[in-house]
Amino acid sequence: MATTAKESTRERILDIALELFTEHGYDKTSLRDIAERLGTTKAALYYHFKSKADILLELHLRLHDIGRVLLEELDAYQTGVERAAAWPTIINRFIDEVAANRELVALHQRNQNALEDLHNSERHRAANEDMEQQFRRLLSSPDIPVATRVRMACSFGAVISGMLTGDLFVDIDTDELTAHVRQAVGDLFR
Amino acid sequence: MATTAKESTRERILDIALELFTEHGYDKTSLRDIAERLGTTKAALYYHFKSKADILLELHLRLHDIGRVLLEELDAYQTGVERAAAWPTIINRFIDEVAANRELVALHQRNQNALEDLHNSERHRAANEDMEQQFRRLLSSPDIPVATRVRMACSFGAVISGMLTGDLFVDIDTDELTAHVRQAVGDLFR
DNA sequence: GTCTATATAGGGATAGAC
DNA sequence: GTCTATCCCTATATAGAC
Repeated sequence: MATTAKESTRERILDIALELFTEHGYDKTSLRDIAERLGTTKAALYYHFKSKADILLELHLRLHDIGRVLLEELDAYQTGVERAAAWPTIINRFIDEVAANRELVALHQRNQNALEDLHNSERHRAANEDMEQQFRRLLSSPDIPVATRVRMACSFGAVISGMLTGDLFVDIDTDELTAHVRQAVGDLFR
Repeated sequence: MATTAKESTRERILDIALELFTEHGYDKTSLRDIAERLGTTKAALYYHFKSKADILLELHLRLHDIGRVLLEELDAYQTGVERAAAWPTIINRFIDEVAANRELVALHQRNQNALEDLHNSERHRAANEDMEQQFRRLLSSPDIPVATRVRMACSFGAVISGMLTGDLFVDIDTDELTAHVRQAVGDLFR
């Protein structure tokens, strides 16, 4: 977040990629596109990243960092029941993160299949396997009522849909939108 | 839906494409992949469709048909307030449609950027412009409280997320899942 | 309606100079 | 750290025979 005045080239590449990948999609964004916007050439990118997928991976890991923090917090609780009880709190934190990282979330929403290929990357597997499996286990916990688990799944989409459709609510700012989403999602758990 | 015993080649191509586009993504699915699965060659596809994008367009229009029906129903009401009041009912119908067309919905969820390119297609513009604008207008109606509009947006994502994460709830079938989602989403409007 | 063969283009990636 | 030049591959799409 701390955008230093003197930003490293690597950082600038990531910023540009985030923008282009989000707007035009990962597959339709060529390295040439990124290089052009950066004011350099394709080959230069290869000094900083070993492949196109590597750029995407780096961006993906940013979201990983966010998710990991939340899941760790959830992991502090032992039983599924306790975790389900903590969920509303976690979701609230999640809402804040989405608000603070809208473009990053949008990138993930619109490039799901491109992101899936990263699963075969070694570097990603390590970071991911825990997290994803942990998440799956949570949603399949037999000691949480199905109704509750379904609501957990729903809340996820509700947050993203509510926060990212924000362009339509021209009349309100992010803070207000966040508050509304928080309230709406809160009602899913009562 | 009516899968006739003697299915036209065109229909089979669409079915295969739906499957491959959904699983591997539109961009990473080549016409060769489709042709192979069909037991024929690339060139043969061009007899039935004028381009790859045209195949995607055809699939997209199937979802259009569903959306149009729902929006028309909503359009029967005059004011934003009345429409907001009718929303829960519409959403319930939407849930049924998602349940009945899971793969089609998944296709759209995972290929958002590919689908965006269709907006430049003539054939699509006509069918789409009405619908999309109508939808945008609904979510920006000044006579509907913002809180309600945000909830409408949230409900959308909640349905999709709830219904499509269904693979995780191995212990319940579609009907039960549908019922739970219906209840959860219903709570967004009280 | 389906084939073979081919045109054409664009993308990712590498080599090697500077 | 960045450039030029180039390799190589795969993809869409078309032409024209059967």
